[in-house]
This record gives sequence, structure tokens and C-alpha cells, in this order.
Amino acid sequence: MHEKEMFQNIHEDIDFKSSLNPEQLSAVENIEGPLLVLAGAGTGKTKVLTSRIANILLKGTFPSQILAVTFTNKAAREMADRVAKATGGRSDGIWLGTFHSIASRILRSHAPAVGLKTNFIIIDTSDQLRLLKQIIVEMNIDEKKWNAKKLAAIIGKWKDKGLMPDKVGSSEYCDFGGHSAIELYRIYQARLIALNAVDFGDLLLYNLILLQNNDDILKNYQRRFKYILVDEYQDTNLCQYLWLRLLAQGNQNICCVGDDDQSIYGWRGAEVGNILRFERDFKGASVVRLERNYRSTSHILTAASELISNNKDRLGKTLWTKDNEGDPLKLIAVWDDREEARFVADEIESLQQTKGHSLSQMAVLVRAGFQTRSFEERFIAHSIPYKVVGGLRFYERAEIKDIIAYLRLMNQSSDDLAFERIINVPKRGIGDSTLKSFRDFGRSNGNLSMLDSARAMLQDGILKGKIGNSVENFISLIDKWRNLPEEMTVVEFVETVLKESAYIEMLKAEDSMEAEGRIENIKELLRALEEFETIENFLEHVSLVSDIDMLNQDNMVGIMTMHAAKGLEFETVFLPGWEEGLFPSQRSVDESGTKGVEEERRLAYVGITRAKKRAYILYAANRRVYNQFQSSIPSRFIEELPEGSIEKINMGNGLSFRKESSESYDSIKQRYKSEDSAKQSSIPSMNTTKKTNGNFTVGQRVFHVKFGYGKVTNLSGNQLDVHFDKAGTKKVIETYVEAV
DNA sequence: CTGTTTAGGCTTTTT
DNA sequence: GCCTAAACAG
Repeated sequence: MHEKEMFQNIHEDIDFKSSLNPEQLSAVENIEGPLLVLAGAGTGKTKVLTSRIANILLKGTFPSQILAVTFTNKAAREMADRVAKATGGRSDGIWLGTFHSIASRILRSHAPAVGLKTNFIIIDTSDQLRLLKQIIVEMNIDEKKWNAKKLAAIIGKWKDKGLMPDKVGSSEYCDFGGHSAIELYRIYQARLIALNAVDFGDLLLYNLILLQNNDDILKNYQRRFKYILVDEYQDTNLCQYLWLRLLAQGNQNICCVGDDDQSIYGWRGAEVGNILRFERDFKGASVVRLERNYRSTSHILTAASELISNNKDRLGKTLWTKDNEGDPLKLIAVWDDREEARFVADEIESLQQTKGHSLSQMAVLVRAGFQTRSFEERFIAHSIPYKVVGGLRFYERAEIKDIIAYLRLMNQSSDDLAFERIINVPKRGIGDSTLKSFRDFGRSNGNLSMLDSARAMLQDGILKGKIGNSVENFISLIDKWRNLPEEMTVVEFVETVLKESAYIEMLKAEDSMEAEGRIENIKELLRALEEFETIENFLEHVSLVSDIDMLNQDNMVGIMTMHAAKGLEFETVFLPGWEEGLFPSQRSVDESGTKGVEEERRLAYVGITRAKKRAYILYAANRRVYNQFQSSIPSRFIEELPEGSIEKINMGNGLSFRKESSESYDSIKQRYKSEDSAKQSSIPSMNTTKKTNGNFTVGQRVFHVKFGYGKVTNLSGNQLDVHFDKAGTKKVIETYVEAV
């Protein structure tokens, strides 16, 4: 097909004028020069981005001349799909991906320029912490007080700002257990280089350094990328900003789409200020505001707008909609988190059964991961299908990480972190002291990798006996796998490793329900592996994509954090846990004061604006924290909601609404604290009533929705130990089993 | 070196 | 309440 025809085809597929409003159209049509699009929630931001890319292609630009960056893989995927659709598949070759994946791609082409080899590995957070911990221990720092997480946070902040150790100003001297944090940062970076590894922050940091220090490389990319597009611009950190600015300085064709009101990643270095800098740094930049909302009813929009107007630090915009008023937001006061979950479950059932609403159009959006628990328990009891989004990530499960560690060691024998992980999994009788001897030997013999140290120690006869044999066997396995025929597929290769390492055997020997689940996960991994040609490709994917693409568009209620919900929309949204301390989170308030509260408020704004038609906000008078009841007071955000757009429902046991009482915050808090002890005694009595309903005895047969039939082996309070016929022994709450 | 017990921390949010 | 890491016993 000739190019001319090709672009005609594109043209036929897009009909900008009829489907875009004037503001959107101007953002799509003005492709030359810097442009900032301030796009409120639900104003068609993705549509603008994809149409703009299509339009750029239509003007005759090659796909490879376009750079489009997002923050999440989900957003990248969606954009890729939509652009492909809009252009009839003529978009192949666009540099479209997350900041990290684009950065990784560029860094791989120039790895030697920053002291890495092309096959560098990308370590995840847990590897990073292990490495930092090793350094902390070696430096004799009190690890209890100065833990690896703290150090990771300090180093991460510098990386977010684009600072290598030598660029961190000495004025920023930061004490870490009697040592300079800068010095520890330097050691950490050196250790990473020795491992031929980078962490997440490095991907971006090294990219910036690469462009700053190599004019020829910079010029090359400036020429290549004629058009740059950035999604969720408000979430960029300084390092990303500087990187973008360098790349865009060539053609000045950069389009950033963002919403200052949806900036919720300040805690990981995002700087809303980048929006304000834009007009200053890019001379002659145009600004387009998208304020017409196509998603929500006016009640929802009003409530969200009113709430966010309490923030001082914002550019300010007015969202409007032609949609009708819809239902007011429902504000529900409940006694505790169980009643909260019960209300939501009942409401979901009624919406589904009496109104025929689809479960996939409902979502529970929580502040923190632990809140999902009570909903899961309740949904299981109601047999409501649900999916916890972003809980434990697939690639983070122990068995998956083990397998990946085997592959990493194959890929690169210097990968000590991988070596340490699997040398004794399955058990080979090689423990901490042996590992330490490898490390010490390596360090005193010219920085040998642990695998090479083990090899040398065998040869020198330092390792012998039982352990020696065991290590020898392990090494010969590795060597054998290395020499497997090239034409083997990745799946075949991994199957061989699984079999010969006796990994599957180990799981089978465990003979537990848990081990069975692990084997299932490994099977899932093998399925995912089919897509990859080489191990390198797969490892790259694993490091940059946190979860397997489960194409579950099934009819399930989503349970997720508000952070994870950004960019999504649902007909009905449940927002539980609007209590002081939880939302806004105590930590944000304590650590970042007003700024922290404002970020939490933006999060609330994001939460509410996910709803198209219905939003429920719930708050409980008591909440289990580490399974202990704590009384709580309603979130300050609740009284910021406009009276006219909310309907209050008190479930009898819930707190009164703050506006209805003249009591001060503190006095309410005081009252509930003292009442709590009194009410505590009423809770057990409620439970005992339930207990007499179905008083279980040891030895009794019971049925559980998830685990099937089983026998009670022990009981304490409302908790039963049940030995299930198929699922093994579990602790369950008695309300979830029924007597048979 | 392994397996069991115990103490302590943990619950923000993610590439 | 759950998980992990350290401590201890075998």
C-alpha cells in the first residue's frame, strides 16, 4: 500500500469534527508547538490523546517519530488499542509505553555509556531492600533503627530529583545511623553496577544522565521524536520532567495532558509544580482547558467540585455537564466495618436483582489495602463474585519469583540476588553460613559473583563433604541447562528447569492445598511464557509489568484502592471508610500537614468522580485495626460535601452527622472513646446471640461456600478450626459455615 | 543446617 | 490478625 492511500484510510476512520467538542478539537488539531491540556475528570482526555496521535499520523508523520508516555501499563495498553482502532492498525512503531518501559528501551541501546552492560537486569523493590540491608549490616549500622526502607526512601527521593550521588549537594548531608546517606547511596549504586542491575528509579535517572552527558545521543533522540505526548502529566517527578524537557527541546512539539486536581502521587515524588513550570519552560505554549464532563450526573459533579474547592493549592476549573441531576450521593453512617460491608453487599444485591445492574459496573474503592478484607468476607457469604484489583501481584508470589530467579541466573551468572534466592530452594542443605563464605570469597578474590566463587571454592577444595557435593550438583545443573539446545522454546526450557531442579516435586511433596495453588500459578506462568521468544524478553516484561493480563471482563464487582481506580469509571461506586485517620490517612496528615490533606482530598475527588450515576460514601463509628476495635470520627471531607447533593442514611448504630451536632471534634472523639468501652460489651452479646443460633460442637460436619464440606476440629469464640475434606484445615468465622 | 517458636511490625498509595 | 525475621533447640 502506498503511503498516500494509507493516510487516506486513516482519514476515513476518523471523524474529528463530529465527535469532539471545540476545546477537544483544538487540542487535537493544533499539533505544532508546546501544548498543555488541563483535562478535568471525565472530560475525554484519552480521546483527545488518541485522536491527536491519529491526527499527527494523518499529517504524514511516521509512527516511529512519535513518543507517547503514560504511567501505567493499563493506560499504555488502552491508548495503543484506541490508536490502532482509530488508524486502522497503521500505528505500529509508535514509541508508546510507560515512562519506565520507554526508559528501559532507550537505556538498553546505550547501556555502556552509563557503565552497564546491555543485558542489565531491573531489580524490584524487595531485591532493592535486600541489597540495602546487606550494606547497612556491613556498615555496622543499627538495623533496627535505621532500616532499609528508610534508606530506600531517601535514595529514591534523590533519584526522583535526577541526582546521582556526586550531584547531591553536601548541604543535603543526611545522617543515617552515623554514616552519610550520600555515601551509602554511592555504595549502593556501585553495588548495582557490579551486579549489572538497575532499580526502578535508575531507569529514569540513567536516562536523564545519558542525555545530559552525551550530546550526540540527545541530538539523535531530539531529531527522532518529532512529537511527544504525555499522559497524567501531573504525576511526573522532576527527573521525568527534565528528561521530557531535554527530548522536547528539539522540535518543541510536546503535548502534556494532566489535571492538577488528580495529582495523587506526591508521596513518590510527583510534582504538580511541573504543570505550572510548563508555560515558563516552553515559550509560546498554548493551554487548553477541558471542562465539559461527559461521565457523571450533576449531583456527583457538584459534590466533587465542592469538595475539591477546599484545596488552596490548585489552578482551579469549573466542570460542567449537560447530564441530568441524577440521584444525590448517599451518605451512610454505620456502626462498624462489618455493617459497612453488609450494607454494600445488600445494596449490590438489590441493584443487581431488582434493577438488573451489571456487577462489572460497580466498584468498591478503598483508601488502603487492608480494607478489602471485610468486603471479601461479606461478598463470599453473599456469593457475590468479586475481584480484588492490584492485591498481591502475580509476579510477586514466592513460587513465581523462585522460577524467575532460576531464569535470571541462567540469563546472567553474576546475578547474586537470584543465586541467593534459589540456591537452597528446594532444600539443598546450603544455609546462611555457606552463603556468607561465597560472598567473602568473592570479595577477596576480585569481586567474583557468588556462583563463580562457589565454583572456585569447589576447585580449590575449600568446599567438600555433604555441602560440597550439594553445591557441585547445583552447579552442574546450571551448566547443563545453559547448554540446552538453542531451538528449545522458552516454555520447554522452563519445564526442564522445573523438573530437574525438583521444584515441582518439592511442591507436590508438600501435599497441601496451598502447594496445589502454587502449582496452578506455575501453570499460569507457563501459559504466559508462551508469548515470549526469549528469556530476556520475558524477564524484561516481568520487571516492568506488575501483573499478568487477566482478561477478566467477567461480571464481577471490583474492589480496589482509589489510586488503582484512577482512569476507570463505573456506574456505581462505593466509597467506604471515610473516617479521620483512615481517610485522610493519619500518615499523610502527620508527615505532610496541609499539603498531605490536600493530596488526600484530591484522592477523594478522584474517588467520587469515578462514579457515573451513583456514589455511596460510608463511614463507621468503629473499625477493626489489627483486629482491635477502634472508635473513629467522620472524615473532615464529609462535611465538605454540599447538603443539596447528598442524602443521609443512618443505619441506627452509626455516628450522628457532624453538622447536626454542635459538639466540637474533640468532644465527639472523647464521647466515643468513653462510650466505646460501654458498647464493647454489647458487641459480644450480639455475637453470642448468633452463637446460640447455630452452636457448633467439635466433630460436627459443616459446609462452607468456598472450601466445601468439613469437620469442626476446634473452636474459640466465633472462630472455628475446620478440617475441610478438600481444602485442608482452615480457621473460619462461624457465620460463614452452616451445619449439615 | 533445619525446623519450630516467638516477637515485632504492619496497613497507604506503584513503576 | 497475619506475616516476617530473628532466636533457639535439635
